[in-house]
Amino acid sequence: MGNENLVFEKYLVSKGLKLTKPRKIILNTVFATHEHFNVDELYDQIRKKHKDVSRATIYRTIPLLVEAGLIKQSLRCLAKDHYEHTYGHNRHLHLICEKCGKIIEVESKETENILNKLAKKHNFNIKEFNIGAKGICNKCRKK
Amino acid sequence: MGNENLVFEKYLVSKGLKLTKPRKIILNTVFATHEHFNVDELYDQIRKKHKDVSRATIYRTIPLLVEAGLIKQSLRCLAKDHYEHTYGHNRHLHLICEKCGKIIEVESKETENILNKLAKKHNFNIKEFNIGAKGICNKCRKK
DNA sequence: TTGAGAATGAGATTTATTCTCAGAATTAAC
DNA sequence: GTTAATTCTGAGAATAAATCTCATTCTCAA
Ligand SMILES: [Mn+2]
Ligand SMILES: [Mn+2]
Ligand SMILES: [Zn+2]
Ligand SMILES: [Zn+2]
Repeated sequence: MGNENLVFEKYLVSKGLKLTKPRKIILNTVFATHEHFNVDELYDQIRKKHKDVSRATIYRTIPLLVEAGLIKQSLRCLAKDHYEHTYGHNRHLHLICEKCGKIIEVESKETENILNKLAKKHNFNIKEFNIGAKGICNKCRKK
Repeated sequence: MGNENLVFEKYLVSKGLKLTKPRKIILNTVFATHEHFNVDELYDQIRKKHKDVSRATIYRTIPLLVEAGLIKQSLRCLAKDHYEHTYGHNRHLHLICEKCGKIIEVESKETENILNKLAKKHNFNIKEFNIGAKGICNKCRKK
């Protein structure tokens, strides 16, 4: 159990925004699992318990969670933006199977170090990495 | 002047598809510059000379160019998919400024080697790299 | 308790991308 | 060159993720 609630509240206060019931529900549902998610999945999950949270509010809350450093935009699949935790999760890269959609997550300080070095050379200040590759997974190659 | 025409024709023939006038126009316009592009920009560019090529055909041709190994989906900006050449261009990663949208392209065999190593460990067969970072560029930091 | 501002749900709107379909173009065989 | 089988095309309709509008409700500091 992290204190994403505290982080979020701090962020909201710092921006003069209010900690409302829908925002709490959204935050808690987002952090109830550790999977990548999209708005539709999140909406369905929330709706199981709370019939009164709208899609609009979810769409409005996600940028706040991003700004607060709790989640980030991750992959885009089937024409939908997907998100994942940054708070409480180590950075990692994604190997995505083009056949079955499987996602392998791998940590690699090494790639980050190299990117940092390259960025330095170009006077570029990295805020967020986005590293990955598409290809074919083990199982799909065997078939 | 590369022979992207030859590559494309070969691909089309191999798939039992036809080398039509609109497809030639689209291919040539795509390879008339070396910049990233989106469908709207490409459409406008084509329309300057050819009033009879439709958006639908552009949308239908792009996947063929991708499959033929001539271009790849690159970044997504302002809710639009962007593309870039793979044929005739070295692989590179992108440093994207969050403030001004500037894109710095950097080659790095090193990151690719590491990714290949990691992929091998996971029995994953990489078809395409996707490496980059978001942050703040030189100019925007100074302001 | 109250008031000013922020936030909400519902549904309309936007807009990139995909789909439909009737007519046109391509290609290989004759 | 004709033909025929098939693929392609443009135009516009359709789809759907994401954003916006607005009247009403909520939040919270005072
Ligand atoms: Mn992940
Ligand atoms: Mn590029
Ligand atoms: Zn797979
Ligand atoms: Zn910049």
